[in-house]
Amino acid sequence: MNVVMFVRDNGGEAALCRESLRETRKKELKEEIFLQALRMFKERGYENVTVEEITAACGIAKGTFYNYFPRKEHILLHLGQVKRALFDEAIARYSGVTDVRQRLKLIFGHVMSQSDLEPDLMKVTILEILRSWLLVEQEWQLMTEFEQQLTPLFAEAIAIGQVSPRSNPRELASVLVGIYLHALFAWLTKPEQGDKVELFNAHLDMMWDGMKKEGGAYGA
Amino acid sequence: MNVVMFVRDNGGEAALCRESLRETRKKELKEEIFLQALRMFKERGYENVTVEEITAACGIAKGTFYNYFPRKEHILLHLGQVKRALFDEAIARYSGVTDVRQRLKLIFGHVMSQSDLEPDLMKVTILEILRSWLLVEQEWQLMTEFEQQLTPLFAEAIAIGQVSPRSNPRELASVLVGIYLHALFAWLTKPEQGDKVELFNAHLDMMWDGMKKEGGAYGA
DNA sequence: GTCACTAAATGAACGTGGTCATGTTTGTAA
DNA sequence: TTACAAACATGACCACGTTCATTTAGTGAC
Repeated sequence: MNVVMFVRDNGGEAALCRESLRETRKKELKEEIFLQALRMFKERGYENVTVEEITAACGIAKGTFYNYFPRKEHILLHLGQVKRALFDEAIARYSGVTDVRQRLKLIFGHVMSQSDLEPDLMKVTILEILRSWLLVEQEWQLMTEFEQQLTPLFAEAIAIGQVSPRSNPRELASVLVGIYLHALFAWLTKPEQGDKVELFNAHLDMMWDGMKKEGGAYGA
Repeated sequence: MNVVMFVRDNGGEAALCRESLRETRKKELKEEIFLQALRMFKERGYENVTVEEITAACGIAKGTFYNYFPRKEHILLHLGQVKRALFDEAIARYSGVTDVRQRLKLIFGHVMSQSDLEPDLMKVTILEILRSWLLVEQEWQLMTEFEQQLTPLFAEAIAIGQVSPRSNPRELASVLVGIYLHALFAWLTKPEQGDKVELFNAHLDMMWDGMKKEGGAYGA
């Protein structure tokens, strides 16, 4: 039997607040499982790492994994949460940029350049995020949250006259998320064709200016 | 042991061309497996139907399934091929429509309204198509083919001055596929918010005209 | 310390997708 | 007819994700 006591550096707290020994152990073990799994996924690929190997690396039994993550793929969804945090951060950081198109480029550039997984791990992560978006009924969903966070930004852009008022902010946000997703997909399938941030920027420009040939010479 | 001889109505051909007996049998059994599987997926959902149940319904052994489809999910990819055929058909059918934006609406409208699966089956199918796009190295890929088929259409649109020449046709096609995918996703996650064809049309218009506020009153 | 209570850990067992060694059928050629 | 090879079918078997009845151990009351 494996005996692993994660006493760590917070033993003092245990005496202070009730349940803390159990609860901190719980949080720490979840993090431990997550980190070990991530490390192994990076080294050998998601499909090639078994739950049993992850638990062995943590010194726990196979069944224990499922006390912390309902499914193997929830490790990847947990990763998605990191992206969400980055998104929040970026929106706050660039809220002062007055040109909305530029602000969007900065926001997405931040999200894309920070969370740099290996492309292969990124692929399975995105697929799992999409799968849970489509197949799992749940209160929150990463994609929906992205939309919700972008909506006020478009409302503002319409209000200050940088975006045409003919579409509603929510729909604009939704389409932009689509552009983002597709740029990611396009880059993941052909990474040799340039940087993913530049690809997204190009698609955003296309979206912003429109495809149609404008009358006469078209502006900037 | 199950003895199932699919002699069918083409026994005559067998005498005519060599190998035909074997080959037609092969095609027919593949089709039989496909149809039985599809029926069961529709009735009970993809995840709730086992390969063994499919083969039992066809009167064959489990292992035989894998002589016809390398994986369970290839049933769904086979479904994707139907969509591809629809796409070909639609491009040919509407090649005479001179307004390119209108033509695109007709093409995608055709594809979307014809292949009407239950949304749930559509979800797993799209996810498998995306998974194979991202994870399987293969010569052809549905998404890539869509792009390739749309590219000359955009080249033409640029040539006749309906689309701004500032982007290249391939990139325009790529972005349009993204719009299509995202419209599908948006509809699948919230089907109550209207028809999927109208949703795509709205997004196409947005893409075509652009988001930005144009100087003065914006045209048609 | 002891006891009852409960959260957490455990690993055997299960279900299912996928493999493989083996057996069988079919087409071909002597 | 017979011999042979290739295609095809078979189901026991395996690997891995997931479940669950049982055991272990933290906790609070006395």
